[in-house]
Amino acid sequence: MSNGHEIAMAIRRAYLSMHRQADAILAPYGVTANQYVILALLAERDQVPQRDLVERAASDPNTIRPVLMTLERKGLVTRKRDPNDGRARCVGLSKKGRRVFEQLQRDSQPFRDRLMAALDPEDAGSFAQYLLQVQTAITQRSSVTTSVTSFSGSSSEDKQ
Amino acid sequence: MSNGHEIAMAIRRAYLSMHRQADAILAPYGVTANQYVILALLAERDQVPQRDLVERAASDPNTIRPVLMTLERKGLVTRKRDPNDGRARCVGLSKKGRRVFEQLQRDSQPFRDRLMAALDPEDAGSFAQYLLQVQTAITQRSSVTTSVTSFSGSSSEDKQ
DNA sequence: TTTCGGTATTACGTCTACGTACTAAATGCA
DNA sequence: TGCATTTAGTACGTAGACGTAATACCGAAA
Repeated sequence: MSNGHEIAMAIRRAYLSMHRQADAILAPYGVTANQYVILALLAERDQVPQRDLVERAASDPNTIRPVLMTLERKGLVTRKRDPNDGRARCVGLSKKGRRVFEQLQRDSQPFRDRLMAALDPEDAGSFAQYLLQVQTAITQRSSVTTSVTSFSGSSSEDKQ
Repeated sequence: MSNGHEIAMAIRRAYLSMHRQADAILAPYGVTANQYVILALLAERDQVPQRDLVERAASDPNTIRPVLMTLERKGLVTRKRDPNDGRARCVGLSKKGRRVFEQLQRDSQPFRDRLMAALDPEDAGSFAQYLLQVQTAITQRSSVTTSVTSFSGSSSEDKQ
């Protein structure tokens, strides 16, 4: 009984629960889960444009920017201008940023261990693969533009 | 190479992509993905307290409330007081709400079909099962309360 | 080189997501 | 019965997520 709706709801519940828990674990350090994600991406590869982080996080420029600005204000991240491209930023981890991230990573390891404990080790790979396939399949551009009526209005008809 | 971090990131990317796409598909109807989720839960079982929706969505009372108020303003949802419990609300779908949900459900079916097409049908069940196990494992209450120093401040040390 | 489409970022507004704190009602139990 | 504890919902504040639109800049074609 796993139709599309059930799968979607399961992804949603898993993500929300995970995100909430991660936020709680990181809160004592004054860092949010989203900020941690950005730090992790930068620790993996930095001196990149914001666009690169947007892609790697499957996120959005408008979401990434304020997070980066917060991290910059905390002194964890640098956002230099790219000398080779006047439009772009060159985002990097500061020394402090790297040090902080490494501690966060250490201290949050039990969290990831708990996550992994929920999975059969030999299935973790295909589980991740499925998640990627879902992401890819869903991200397809649908060009169907049927005209519909919006329900946004607070019409008074049909009270019950 | 699927460690805890990779799994977490994969869940995150899948969810964000899915949510964004769902929002785009529902936007012409003036309904958000979150609102759709609530409508779907109510279509499945309504005349329930808000708490019930919070649990079924693995969400939070503070998140559910404004969504319900928006849906109520649109005339899709009713929030009567529970006569048997002065604290509780009794949330239900209005006739219009049910009708609207049924149309949204129909028109968004291609979206869920695309999602399912990414999965081997015989693995969909275990995929959903894994998502649930992740959610359950992660939701455990951790009682470790180590004292840590917050990095929140914008200290000027360690500039790079 | 000039123009023009594509690109990186930013500005702004709306809708979550959720912690903390508070109220009031319900409930357990002495 | 009387009060402490739990529970449903709410108020408020911060941080995200993302659409739309604007700006500056890049690169390629004419």
